[in-house]
Amino acid sequence: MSTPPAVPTEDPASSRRPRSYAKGVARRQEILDRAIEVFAAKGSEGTSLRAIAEKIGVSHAALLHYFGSREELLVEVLRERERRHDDYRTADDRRAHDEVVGGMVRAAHRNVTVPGFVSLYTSLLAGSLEPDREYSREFFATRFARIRDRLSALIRIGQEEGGIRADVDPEAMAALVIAASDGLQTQWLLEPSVGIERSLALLELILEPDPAESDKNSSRTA
Amino acid sequence: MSTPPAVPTEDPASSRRPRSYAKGVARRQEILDRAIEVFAAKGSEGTSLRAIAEKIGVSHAALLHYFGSREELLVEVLRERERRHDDYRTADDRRAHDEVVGGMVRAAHRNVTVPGFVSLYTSLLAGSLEPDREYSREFFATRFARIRDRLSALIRIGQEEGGIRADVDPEAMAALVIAASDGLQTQWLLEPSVGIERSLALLELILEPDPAESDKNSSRTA
DNA sequence: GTCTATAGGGCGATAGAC
DNA sequence: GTCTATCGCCCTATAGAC
Repeated sequence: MSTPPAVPTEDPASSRRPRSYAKGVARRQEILDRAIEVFAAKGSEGTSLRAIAEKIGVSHAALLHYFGSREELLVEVLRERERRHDDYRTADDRRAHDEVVGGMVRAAHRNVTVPGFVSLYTSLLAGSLEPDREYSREFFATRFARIRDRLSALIRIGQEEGGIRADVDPEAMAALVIAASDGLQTQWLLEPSVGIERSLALLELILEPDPAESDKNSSRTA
Repeated sequence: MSTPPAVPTEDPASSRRPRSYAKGVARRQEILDRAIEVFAAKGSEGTSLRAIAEKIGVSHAALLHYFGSREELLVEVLRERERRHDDYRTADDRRAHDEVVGGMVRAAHRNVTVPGFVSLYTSLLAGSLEPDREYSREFFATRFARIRDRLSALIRIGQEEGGIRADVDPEAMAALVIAASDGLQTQWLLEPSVGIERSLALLELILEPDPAESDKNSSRTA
């Protein structure tokens, strides 16, 4: 799995900086890219700061120069990967019913090809629940809130268009879809015969508008 | 991984052992009880072997005498707690539709009162996905398989009795219910406004038999 | 600004004294 | 059966070389 050359273009304020600032940013990105490769292959445990540094070819102190702590490095790896694959950014509002569960199915499909990331994600999420893990807790809390917001918005659109059952609480359904996706991937890691997609597909039965209740909406796309 | 000289509790061959075996078992149980109290209050991180030992009032080496490793101690804490609350053992087959989701709701209700256990569970589960975690991986794999079996059996009963929609795959639904329960508790820990029960209740919509399709269904499970 | 070298304190695990 | 002592590893912090 190769990675395109690191060309960070996000900080406009750097134009006022002296020089050789870009190099630091590039180096940081380079380390991030290599770290992603490492985690894709292995999980997160057994991957001490020293072990990661060794595989990347730098000292463990160098890693801490760019990332304040091991926790922060791991979070940034997750954040970067998420930036590359945003499954709901391209969601088509016209097909809200399919997109709600479809986005999760696509994400699960991709994750199944790199068990290391599922493991990293699960491990970091669990750790974020403990005290003194402000950085990762903030990341996950924000991430969950963001995805819940997008999903519930998508659900509301579907309800207005009549493609989604109207009496379903969008917030509750959003949380459920995320929970199911996370939980199924964990079960799948322990028992690969668990069909992630098959179980997720059941969630669509919740969304289907009940024909008997279509006194409120009557437009339905087959 | 070396095998400790410690005496396993469930080995029938131990009848040949000299004596003073019962006391060891009693002491082990005593330590387990104290450990459960400790974990109910706090999570699993920050609870090093030394910290647990100090709170219980023994040396950390004593803990390792009764439990081969930290991993094993934590698993036994979970196992013991589960032994005390088995939510599907008492399931009433006559009300299969309600019991499927109901059991999870009851478990979630109880867990919400002791966040430390949810945290311990999540942390240990995440760790079990890593290499060299044979003991906890075996525990979770067995646990998930057992609950899936019970749930799917309950679902089949409900389908035969007509209380549960017939075209739902029992195995896939069982995995989904467990996944949702686990995932929702995690989200709830990060954002208490997430309504676990409200989201779980949506799963019941999947089970509801569709009156319009009742006559379309002709094949039954053998 | 970038990175190396080094040190401190905590961890799980083990060995051997009592 | 339980303890003290100790080992090797870990994360983190920091001083200072380039």
